[in-house]
Amino acid sequence: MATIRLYNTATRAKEDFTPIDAGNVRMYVCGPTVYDRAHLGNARPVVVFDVLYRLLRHVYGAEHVTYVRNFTDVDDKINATAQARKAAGDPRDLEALIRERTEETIGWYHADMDALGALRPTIEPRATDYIGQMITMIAGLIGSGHAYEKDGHVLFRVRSYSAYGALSGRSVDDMIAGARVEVAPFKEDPMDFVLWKPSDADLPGWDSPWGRGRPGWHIECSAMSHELLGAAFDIHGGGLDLQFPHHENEIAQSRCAHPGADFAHVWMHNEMLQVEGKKMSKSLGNFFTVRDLLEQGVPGEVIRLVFLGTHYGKPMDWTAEKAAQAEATLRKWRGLVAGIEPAASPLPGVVSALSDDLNTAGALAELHGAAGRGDFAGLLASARMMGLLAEEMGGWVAPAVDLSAHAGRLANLRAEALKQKDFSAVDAMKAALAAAGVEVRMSKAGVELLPGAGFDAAKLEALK
RNA sequence: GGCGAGUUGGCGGAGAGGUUACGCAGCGGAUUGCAAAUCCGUGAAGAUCGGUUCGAUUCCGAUACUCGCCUCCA
Repeated sequence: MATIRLYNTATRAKEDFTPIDAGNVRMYVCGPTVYDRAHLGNARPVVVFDVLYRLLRHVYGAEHVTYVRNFTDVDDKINATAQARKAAGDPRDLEALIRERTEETIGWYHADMDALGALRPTIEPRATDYIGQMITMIAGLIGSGHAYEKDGHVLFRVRSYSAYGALSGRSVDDMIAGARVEVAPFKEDPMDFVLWKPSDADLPGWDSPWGRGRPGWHIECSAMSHELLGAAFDIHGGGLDLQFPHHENEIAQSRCAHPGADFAHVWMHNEMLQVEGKKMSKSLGNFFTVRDLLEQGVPGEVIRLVFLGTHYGKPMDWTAEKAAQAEATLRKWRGLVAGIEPAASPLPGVVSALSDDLNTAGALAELHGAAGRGDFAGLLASARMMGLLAEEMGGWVAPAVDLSAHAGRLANLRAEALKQKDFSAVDAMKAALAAAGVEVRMSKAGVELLPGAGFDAAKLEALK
């Protein structure tokens, strides 16, 4: 069995991975807040942890891995959208409007992430289905002195957990010095964070011992991971921006609520995504969603390959140049494996590269090697392990168009041209085809037309 | 201000204390009416300054620069 090594943020070291129970390897990844379409940055952890999920399934068996990724469906941005729809005259009540918004967003998310070739997690819990568990956990924290109620709020007493800050390498005193924490009259200490907050009539709320209210952001992951994976589990992942405060707060809550267990063993964080060298932001005009890219004709498989080209622990720059290269690579590989049956198992070099802290770039080099030496069955099996070259993802390669009429006409023109030694008509048609995004291949064997990246059927019509 | 990450050939991007990463682009050749595609071959690197070492791009330190988090944004 391959030894998987993973970089653990908590220990700042690459460690051999040893599951608590090899019969049920458990991983929790922080999922999206479902208030709008997922942007490209949201897709990175999805792809990163999808690769890890596939690797774990390969090593421990598909039936022996449990992957939980939540949907955060209680959030002020969701509330704002629902309130806006209500203000616009929608007669339904707020709960129905919120439900509608989260349902449609989850549907989008699934569609977009499916397009990237990401497997669905084993369980995708919604925060609103675990309010009861959150209340239980909060009540327990109050009971043990780690939390307190004030003015309808319940706050976590950060000073009560001495190891607070260990994950992100900062001390509570340093953070106070930064003075970027919210000071509020209901807080004993400015570092304390909200477990429960009151809801007025315009906001969704649930009854609790502290009045009608809603949970703070961090408690949901603690409650759901405990309910679904237990007090201790193997891997907890998410974007690096979640390391602090979200994951720090999760650790504090969970360890204080379940003192006997040590919560997540391995913490993994993917670095952030950039676009053409800059952080993606609406003000820079380089903000876009996965759906935007798909609609522009960038296939999900291409996005995935671009992501896999950079180690997850490094910042990744999304560029049009990379997308073009990835597309060319996939076209080549898909051509090579057409009609080939995948090997029974992926190449050992690919598995060992992935086992080395998800060295996806190294694994891709192995794929290039297999392609170069003609091991197409190995290439296909290995690529599929990485979520590439799947049959259902290949529709983009060859748009469903019949170019045989054009091919025949070009062949005739060419045959005539060879006799007459005048190729002007052939070259003109070739240029027109190229302008329509069709790749022209002529050889002694005949004429072959392949619709390529910028294929445009409308321009082809002009040829007739 | 606090914490952290990074700096590799034209571009992207890995591993390894001493032996070719790999891909794309380039260059040379084969092939082609010309191309494309394909095949063969090939040049090119390790931010700066020190240190450890027989030997460092790879370990240690400093400097410069870039970037991220500290704002319920993955």
